[in-house]
Amino acid sequence: MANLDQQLRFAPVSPVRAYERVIEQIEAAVLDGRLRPGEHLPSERELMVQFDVGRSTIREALRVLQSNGLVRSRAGDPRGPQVQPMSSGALEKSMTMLARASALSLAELVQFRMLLEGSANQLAARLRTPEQLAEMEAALDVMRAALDKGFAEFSQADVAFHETVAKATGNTLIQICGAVVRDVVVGLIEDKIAHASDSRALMQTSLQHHANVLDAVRDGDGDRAATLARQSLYDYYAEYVPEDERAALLPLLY
Amino acid sequence: MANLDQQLRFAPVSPVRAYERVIEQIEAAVLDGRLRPGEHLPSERELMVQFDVGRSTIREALRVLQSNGLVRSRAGDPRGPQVQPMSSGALEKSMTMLARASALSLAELVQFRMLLEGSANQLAARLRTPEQLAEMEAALDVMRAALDKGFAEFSQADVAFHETVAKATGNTLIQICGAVVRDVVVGLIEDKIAHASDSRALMQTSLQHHANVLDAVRDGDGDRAATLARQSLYDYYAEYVPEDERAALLPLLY
DNA sequence: CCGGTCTACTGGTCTGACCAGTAGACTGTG
DNA sequence: CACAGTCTACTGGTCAGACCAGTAGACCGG
Repeated sequence: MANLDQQLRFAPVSPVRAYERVIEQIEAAVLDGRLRPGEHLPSERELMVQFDVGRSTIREALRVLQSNGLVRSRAGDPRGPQVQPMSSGALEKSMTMLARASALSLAELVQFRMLLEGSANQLAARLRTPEQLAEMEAALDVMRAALDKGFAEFSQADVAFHETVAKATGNTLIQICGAVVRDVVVGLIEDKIAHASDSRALMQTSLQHHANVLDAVRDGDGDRAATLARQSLYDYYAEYVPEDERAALLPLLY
Repeated sequence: MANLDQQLRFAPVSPVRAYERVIEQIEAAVLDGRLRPGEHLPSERELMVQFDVGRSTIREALRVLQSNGLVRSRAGDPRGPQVQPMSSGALEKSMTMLARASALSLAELVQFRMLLEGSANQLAARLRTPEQLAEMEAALDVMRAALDKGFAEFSQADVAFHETVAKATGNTLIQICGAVVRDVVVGLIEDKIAHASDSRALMQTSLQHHANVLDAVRDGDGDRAATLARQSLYDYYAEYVPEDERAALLPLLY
């Protein structure tokens, strides 16, 4: 009996549905590069012959693949469903869902963003090319110009600046994850800041912080850039994080 | 004309499919808490009456919701599709897809992992509970014991150790992203290390590095833990990263 | 060269059918 | 009374066939 409990445990068995095996095959073909973005799958009626299943099975598989961003169907297109370029849309959607269902706290999101942006600036400070530095300067100028155009414009310019930094790291994952968590956080907070009475003062402060970070990046001082970036995020978002969760953010500051 | 170019741009219009509106409604009900995890939706045949659409439409909607982890259908269950507890499964899946599909170089993956694990250890050093520290000690013991059981066992114990650290940060995103990128990197490298002539020496070194990191965590020294963790990853993986890309990893070390 | 029309497809949706699986009520038995 | 088996009324998974609206590309007339 001890034998059974320790070694011979069985896992619950679940039937493999037909549409799942269709998904598997198409997914594999896309991931292996046998199907490249832009290319087209055969039409549903053709697929149902190849897979030897009914059309509804094919359609259910395509719906799932579509919801995962791998494929897109356009009614009437004689070329069939199109393989989509890799995108972080699905990632962003599921993260937003988790955040909305409060399975992800704002504290976690901000903490993760501090971590990412901090390291991104650290890398950017050391790896940036002169052209990339110029782009960052330009992005900061746009932010400065947006000061008088309202919060929405400013926030957009803010995001653009961070994206420029992320790009300068040369790391795709940093860019993608950064963009996703940035969008989610901004989406959660935006309203509150926009309606703050002193939103202009907040923008002013934020602008100064970004300028300081950029200075560090210009000097190639990675550690300073990272620290300033994290501090800047903390100052910007801390008040929206419940007090008892704020402690978790501090270890990233000093 | 300038007017048209700057202001009056129209966005492409896309028809809203019936199944999409079904998804919207159910999704909203789940996110608003009107449908709680564990509860059941009406049967497909009942839903098709309520939404006034055909069953195939209902099914396509349910397939998407199921693929997003919101709902699960079991054939034959008279209670209908069940609302699932919130899970990060979908996030993890889309993340893995991106990591696998987007032609990421090993350098990028290792860099991202250095970044994540570094910060994870930094946070863990400051936020860990005594129980979590004990878990890490235990995980290290398992690694030590696995030294003689071959590389596969050791690698598994290695991963388990990192997972313990990630858990101690208390941050879901760190855990998920860490797990994903860890799996991808390990999957890419495993073979090469396993067949290395001096694989035992590598394991020995790795074990020592982990012990050092754990010392720093035990001392609550976040910066040291982070630095050691990053250095350890670098030493472990650098030789598999093409030389000309290795430079991108250095800014994270000092 | 270009706006229309035509055509042969496409995907989106509905209907109706069959099967295998499941829960819960029912049954007969000890 | 407890309980293994059976029954029943559903469920979801799958298929076949139909219809409509939408699209690309060929074709046509100016």
